[in-house]
Amino acid sequence: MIFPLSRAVETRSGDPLQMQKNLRKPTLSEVAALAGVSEITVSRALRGSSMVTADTIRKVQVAAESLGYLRNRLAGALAGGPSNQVGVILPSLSNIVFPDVLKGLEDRLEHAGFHPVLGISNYDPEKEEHLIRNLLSWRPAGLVIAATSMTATSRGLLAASGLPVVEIMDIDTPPIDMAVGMSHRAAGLDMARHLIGRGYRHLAYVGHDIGRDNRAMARLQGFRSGLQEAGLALEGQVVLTEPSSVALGRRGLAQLLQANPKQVDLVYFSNDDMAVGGVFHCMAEGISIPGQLAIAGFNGLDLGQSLPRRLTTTASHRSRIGEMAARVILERLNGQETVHLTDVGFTLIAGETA
Amino acid sequence: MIFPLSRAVETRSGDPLQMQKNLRKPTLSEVAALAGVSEITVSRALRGSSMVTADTIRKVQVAAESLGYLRNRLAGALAGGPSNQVGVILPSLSNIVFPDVLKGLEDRLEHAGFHPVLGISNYDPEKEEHLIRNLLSWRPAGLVIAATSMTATSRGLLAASGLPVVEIMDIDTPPIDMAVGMSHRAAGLDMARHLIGRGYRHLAYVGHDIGRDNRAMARLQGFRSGLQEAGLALEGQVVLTEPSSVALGRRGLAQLLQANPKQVDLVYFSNDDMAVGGVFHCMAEGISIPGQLAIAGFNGLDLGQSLPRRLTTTASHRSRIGEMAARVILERLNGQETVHLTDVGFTLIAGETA
DNA sequence: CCACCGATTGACAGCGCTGTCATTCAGTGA
DNA sequence: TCACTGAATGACAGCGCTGTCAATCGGTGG
Repeated sequence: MIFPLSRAVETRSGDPLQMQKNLRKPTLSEVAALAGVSEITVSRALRGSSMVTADTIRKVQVAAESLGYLRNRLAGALAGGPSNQVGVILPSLSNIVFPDVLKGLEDRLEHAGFHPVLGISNYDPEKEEHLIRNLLSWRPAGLVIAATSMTATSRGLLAASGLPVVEIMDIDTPPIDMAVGMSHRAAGLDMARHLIGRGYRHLAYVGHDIGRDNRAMARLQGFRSGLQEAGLALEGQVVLTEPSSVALGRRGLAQLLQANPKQVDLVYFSNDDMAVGGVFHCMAEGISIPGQLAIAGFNGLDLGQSLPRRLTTTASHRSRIGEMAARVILERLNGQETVHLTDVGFTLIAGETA
Repeated sequence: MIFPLSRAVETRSGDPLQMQKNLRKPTLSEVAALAGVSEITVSRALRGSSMVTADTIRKVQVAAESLGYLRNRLAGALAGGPSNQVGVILPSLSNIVFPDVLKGLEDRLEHAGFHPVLGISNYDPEKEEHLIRNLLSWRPAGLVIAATSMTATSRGLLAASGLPVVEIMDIDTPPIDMAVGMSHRAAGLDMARHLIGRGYRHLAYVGHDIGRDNRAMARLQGFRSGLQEAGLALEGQVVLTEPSSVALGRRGLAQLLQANPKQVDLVYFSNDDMAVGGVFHCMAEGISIPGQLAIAGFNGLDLGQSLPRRLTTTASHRSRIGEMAARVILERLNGQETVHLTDVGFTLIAGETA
């Protein structure tokens, strides 16, 4: 364990000078007075309304500039103007998956002048409900949620909000409003079929906290169905109740091989981080991949594709999910017809580890 | 390249029913009428004011519940109540570093009932300025920014805002208001000294887009100073103008070794992702680590510590930075005395790759 | 019995902006 | 010449809430 040191280098007291500045922010009416027009004209000019003369716009801009005027969106949104905030609830930020989604989402939102307001649920339905309530109380323009298993109240809140609501990541359950994602069940099934087609017959699974991550659970179910189709069953399984990580995957494989020596010829991991951990374990123990043991993951991370042998995995289109989520929200806000269910699909990567 | 497929499974038009619901959200006064008290009493009861009878609170809660009342923070904040939003500007989400920071930040903010409002600058000062203006216009309670090189206007906006502003990640330049981070220069210097102490004399560097990531730049400068102290200089250098990734590190090392065959005995990478790429390159090419070539990185990611041989690197305390940033903001908001500069330090990890 | 007190509750104004109507005014065709 | 038109601007009210001060009221000590 590594402990950080925190050191206070310099201190000061609660600066009254800055507080003062805070008190007197110029308002629309001050800009209006300076520009010699009415408040509403300033409002329109600054928002780029088409019914203000170029001349007036210039005057207003000069006045606003010279006063250091900064629009107050709080007042604007309250007065009936549009909000440009979008609530975003994610279960975690501990691996790159949700940041990827968030990146795609932020990118598209930003282009349209919107901002994500973030909440992390930690896979906790109670906290999720709490976050929904909180974010909704800011009257956002929409909500994006990578839900864990939502409470009835959560669903009710979202349905009653009347806002565009996008449930992201998986499309295996019918959405309240809209959904963007992929079928994790299908991804697991697809991988099972692929591996069986490659000749593997003694398959095992190493997973992370599956009780909370129901998408990993869905993949496992799909994988099992695939085995069943071929008259097979999992010959070993290690599920550790911790968040996924490379270290956990390494530990998990060690544990699996200790319990099931020899007979296993392939291990399906709950995701790429875990799988890379498995690869590292093999490297450290001199187990040849895929000769002695084959390995497959899920996500298609850069990491796995940069291994000495490219990881066999399923690419999920994460930033695409974020982008599409932003897109359907923006479409809805524009009054356009929107898609209820968007399947961004997945792509099997036949790498060199299985 | 892998292309996603997007498929519209179901469509519908811009639901007028939901719009309706949206129109009639119950307000304070409706709750007040139902509970038989005044608006302000409802307001106080719902906010947990101490000067409302337990009895009244119960009445109000029942009324609010039965109407499905949802507080409007927009109105509250406009009327002078506190905002619980904190603007957060980060340069990127493409590796785990900033998500780690964000995680620590969100966690602490959430405990205090605050939400981060996010903006990604993409290391672009113009966009950063734009984001500052936008986020400020929502009158947040504070702002956290992992700045790239800020424009004068950006600095002016922040200074004039009168808000608690925390510049995070590095403390190498004096902050506008508060800073939380570490000295990247010192980290580079520290690593150079460590490696020289271990006997390495022919050192090279492989880095990513250093023109934009000025923290990586600071580490390199520190590293160079360390070499200079010992009468040494970099014997090779590859800097690729792309965002860092495992794949890029792998490519970068290949390029370096092609240009400088043999003589180099250690490569310092701009971060762990890059360094792991370097390790993978060596594995693939049969170069022994650290015998033929030693490798060092920066960040102390789980990934590097799970390699067959633990990566030699410097652990940055990322989630700690987020936590401390939240902390100083909350302290300031509580009117407490705050620390101007918080150094969370770093920890050299003497791994097995150098 | 009365001025006084602390604990509750309420009336009121206004936060800063925008939607919804007027209003103004130069130009237009009959 | 005159009603009429469209473009530009403005007056007004109010979004939903909270800070500030005032009012109420049962209890208290002198």
